[in-house]
Amino acid sequence: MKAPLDVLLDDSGEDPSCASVLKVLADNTRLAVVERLLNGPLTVTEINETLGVESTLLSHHLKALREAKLVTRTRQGRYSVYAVAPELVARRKGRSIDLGCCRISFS
Amino acid sequence: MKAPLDVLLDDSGEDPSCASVLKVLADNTRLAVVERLLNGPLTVTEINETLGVESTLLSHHLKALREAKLVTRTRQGRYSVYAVAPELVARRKGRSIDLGCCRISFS
DNA sequence: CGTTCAATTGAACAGTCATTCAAACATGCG
DNA sequence: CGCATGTTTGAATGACTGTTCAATTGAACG
Repeated sequence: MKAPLDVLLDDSGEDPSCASVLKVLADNTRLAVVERLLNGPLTVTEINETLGVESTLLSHHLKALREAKLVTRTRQGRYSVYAVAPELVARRKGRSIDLGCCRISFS
Repeated sequence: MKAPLDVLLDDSGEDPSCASVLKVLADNTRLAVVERLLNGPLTVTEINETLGVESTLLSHHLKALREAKLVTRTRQGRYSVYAVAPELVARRKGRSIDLGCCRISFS
């Protein structure tokens, strides 16, 4: 059976459910990462300066966010730079992301 | 240890995290329930007319939504009437709920 | 009262998740 | 090259979740 958090990784072309995307966001660490990235791209180390979790754990969470297409990764030298996926950034309002099924705005 | 979905049930007076509320919402059935309730209060049977899940399963999901204070229940005769928690209904915009930590708008 | 309808509860199970550990990879520099 | 830094991966584990089943509650009605 398919794990919910893997939904966006499959190649079946299915439309991922709103709930499956929310599931990825519904985690304290991952939510904190996304909120920080709303202020601009950051390296893993920079993200962790304000989070302070085991770097290997953060990497797992970043992978989940990547697979859900919520963030993008670009490599720069030995650093990985993460950013909120550009197609999700809602226009006009600064701190909100558009998931298609729904939009989430942060205060 | 405390289960995340029970966070809002505790009596410790802790501020429930945004992620813990999102976790309750991050389920296809529960999300569908909330979306239907955004059009107005419904009985359990009415909710299930458009969902078609085992009534006992729906009851479990409704309990989770209640414990997260996302919906309210009022008993009318032998029916239970559910509604989106009034304090969550964002003013102005019709189909959106304000979780405090963030606001979710449906299309 | 006994029955029916509407909804809830608790226990149990299988599947999924977050976290940890050990190991590996990639890049830059001496 | 060899080493340090930054990041990722895979396996393992314990906890949590969604679902099902059997049993129960509460209210209306004959």
